Amino acid sequence: MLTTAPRGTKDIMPSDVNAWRYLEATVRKICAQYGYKEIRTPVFEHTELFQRGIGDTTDVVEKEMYTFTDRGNRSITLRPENTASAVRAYVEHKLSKEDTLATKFFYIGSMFRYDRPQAGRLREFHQFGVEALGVPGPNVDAEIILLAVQVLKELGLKDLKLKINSVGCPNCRPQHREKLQAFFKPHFEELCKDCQGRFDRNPLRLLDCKNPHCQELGVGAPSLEECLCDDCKAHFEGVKELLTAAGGDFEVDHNLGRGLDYYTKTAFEIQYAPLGAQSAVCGGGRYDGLVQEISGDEARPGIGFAMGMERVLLALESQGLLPAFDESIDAYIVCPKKENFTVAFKTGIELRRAGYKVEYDFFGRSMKAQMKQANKFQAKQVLIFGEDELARNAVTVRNMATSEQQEIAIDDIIKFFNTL
RNA sequence: GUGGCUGUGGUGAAGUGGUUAACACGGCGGAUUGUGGCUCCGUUACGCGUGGGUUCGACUCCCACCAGUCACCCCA
Repeated sequence: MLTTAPRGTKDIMPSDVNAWRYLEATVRKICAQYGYKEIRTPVFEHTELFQRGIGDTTDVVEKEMYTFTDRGNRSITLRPENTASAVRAYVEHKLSKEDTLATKFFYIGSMFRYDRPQAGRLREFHQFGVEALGVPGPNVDAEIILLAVQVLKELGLKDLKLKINSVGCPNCRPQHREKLQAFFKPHFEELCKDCQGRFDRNPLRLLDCKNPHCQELGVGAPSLEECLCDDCKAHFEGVKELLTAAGGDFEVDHNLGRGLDYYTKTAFEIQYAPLGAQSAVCGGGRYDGLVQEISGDEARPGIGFAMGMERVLLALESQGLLPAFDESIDAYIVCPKKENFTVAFKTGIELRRAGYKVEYDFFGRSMKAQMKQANKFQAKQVLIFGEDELARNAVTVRNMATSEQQEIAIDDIIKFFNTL
């Protein structure tokens, strides 16, 4: 075990890092365009924050959190998501008081959930997400959804499915809940085990059970849509209108639910079907009650989403959408005779100080081996510190693409590179 | 957390209850003296996820564990 990373974790090796940086750069660029500022919150928080924020009875809180007691006897939890932290920071730093504009955050970081690992589902995974606090209207909803879509489109992903729904608010959801329970009650015994558990906890979930019999039973069930209050209805219409106007391609799915308690009104999810069971690449929604839940003070509306970076990367990889990354170096130093290494080394360091990417052989291998290395490094130029040239205070510079060689005085090497 | 499948070197993999564990890629070395990419040659697992068991004998059979993976669940 000493030599194995813990279950559900993954090293991001140097060969993977370019893809990550590419994804992060794309995210940062688009967030800048949309006016979202980066926030970095702690990787762990007081357990209570998540219990209150996400909801005590959710799966995430009930069975997936990494919770421990620290040496000061505090109950601490590795964040399973970042919305609660962002909201906590928003409250703690009193941004609602000084920021009359909307507060718009984005974040990139590790999240932790104790789940059974699978491709696209790790115990430590990375999310990019955004949060917009303080805006009640449907315009931010649309903005945020379009931001998510744009990130994925910019990366080149096709065949994405954007699903939206309204999960109602504290005014109308309870009514729907009651109607649902009344509808399913006569058939309670017929429901699958999972659904029997959902019956009390989250009856909305009864509607998207994959068990065929449950689906049959669900036919004709009261939809949340028809129970929405006027405010929620108008809000949802507003979101749809703006999305349509902006050319957003979406599908209304009345059975789309969210597993975290804080969601209200708009809920959405972007799926990439080829990922199989872990096809949800992005999910989010409005959480108008969360700020108050956490602050115990004033209410502030909010909305956000999170995107699973591993999942996006899997999708990009499977579609061959990762760009080619330039790993070439400017110069490789070949030194056939060990006695001359000091000059070669010194020149190499000077070139690096001048800003060039330079490599050389650490092991005193044969010249042929060093040339092979130069090739593997994709060196543009090779500097050969041969005896003959050195006698003239010069080196041979070989252009690896054209195989042309010329002799350059050592003192002029940097000048020479500056002209390339 | 539930069920299924899988686990051979750096990588992709072939393989059988019983001598020295194919092959390919990669790595390293070499093919006349100081020169890469192509070609050719050599070399590269005292080991078959870990630990038990069955057996005269297991990498091949059984069990447990660990890990990966698929589906469920959940979610990003």
